[in-house]
Amino acid sequence: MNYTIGQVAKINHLSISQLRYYDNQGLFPFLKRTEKGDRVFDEDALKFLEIILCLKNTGMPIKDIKQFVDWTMDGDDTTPQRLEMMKQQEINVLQQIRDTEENLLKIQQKIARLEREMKKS
Amino acid sequence: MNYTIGQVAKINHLSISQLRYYDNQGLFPFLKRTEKGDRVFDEDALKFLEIILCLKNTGMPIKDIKQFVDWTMDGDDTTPQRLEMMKQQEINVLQQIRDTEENLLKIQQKIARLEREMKKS
DNA sequence: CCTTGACCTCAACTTAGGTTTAGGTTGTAT
DNA sequence: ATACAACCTAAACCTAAGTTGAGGTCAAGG
Repeated sequence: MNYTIGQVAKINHLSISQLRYYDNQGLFPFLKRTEKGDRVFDEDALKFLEIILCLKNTGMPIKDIKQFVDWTMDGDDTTPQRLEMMKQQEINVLQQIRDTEENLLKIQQKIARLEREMKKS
Repeated sequence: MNYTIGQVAKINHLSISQLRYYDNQGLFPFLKRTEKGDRVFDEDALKFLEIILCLKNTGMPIKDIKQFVDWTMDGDDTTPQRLEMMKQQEINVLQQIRDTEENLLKIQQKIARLEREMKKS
């Protein structure tokens, strides 16, 4: 199954310009075009997009994602680099989760304090 | 105990210019100054800073943090608004954690795939 | 035929969140 | 006395990540 940029945007809750921007940044080197010039996303492209969004949504800058994409295009020689990168990202994400949980606790304590404050009046 | 901007920066792993920037954005309306003009953070200021950083680090934009700060300065009348805001932020943060955990899983699957790839060679 | 909708490019613009620079004051150590 | 460190302001500058606008192509429907 093939998808237009508009369909991909809807599926992934992105804007069309965001997708074009990513393409211009070199994140979709695999993308095909119709004769007319329209971008065509196939199933593989959607799968690849998923991992790219995953990296982006865990805070990886586009530059670094591009490095990952470039390595992927370079083939199996770069598997060690990509593995290393993903392991580092795993560590980052685990830390993110711990930090966020700590902040959640503080917010919940603030809520408790504000609720006591409300009852006093 | 009182602290200079440099000490506060070190304690919270921020840059001095970041703290001055936040002050200029109106996040520290309570801040005192020496006669010379230097900012002075007391224990209360540090506590307040902690909740501000907590909101910032869970993705709240500075504009919204400023709203929270303004309400705090307006006194007890605004407790309901602040409570509402913190409850919404709690919801956001819970969702963030869930999303991040989902992304973590995808990254771990990618790691597993890359490791299988490595062994093949 | 002609208009509407979905796509295209390229360049300019925007926004958030800072950082940097230039020029200045003050307090302490040599 | 002078030099150094730590603070100050205001304004200019910077970067990342997009968005917007002008101008254009194509296919389908009325």
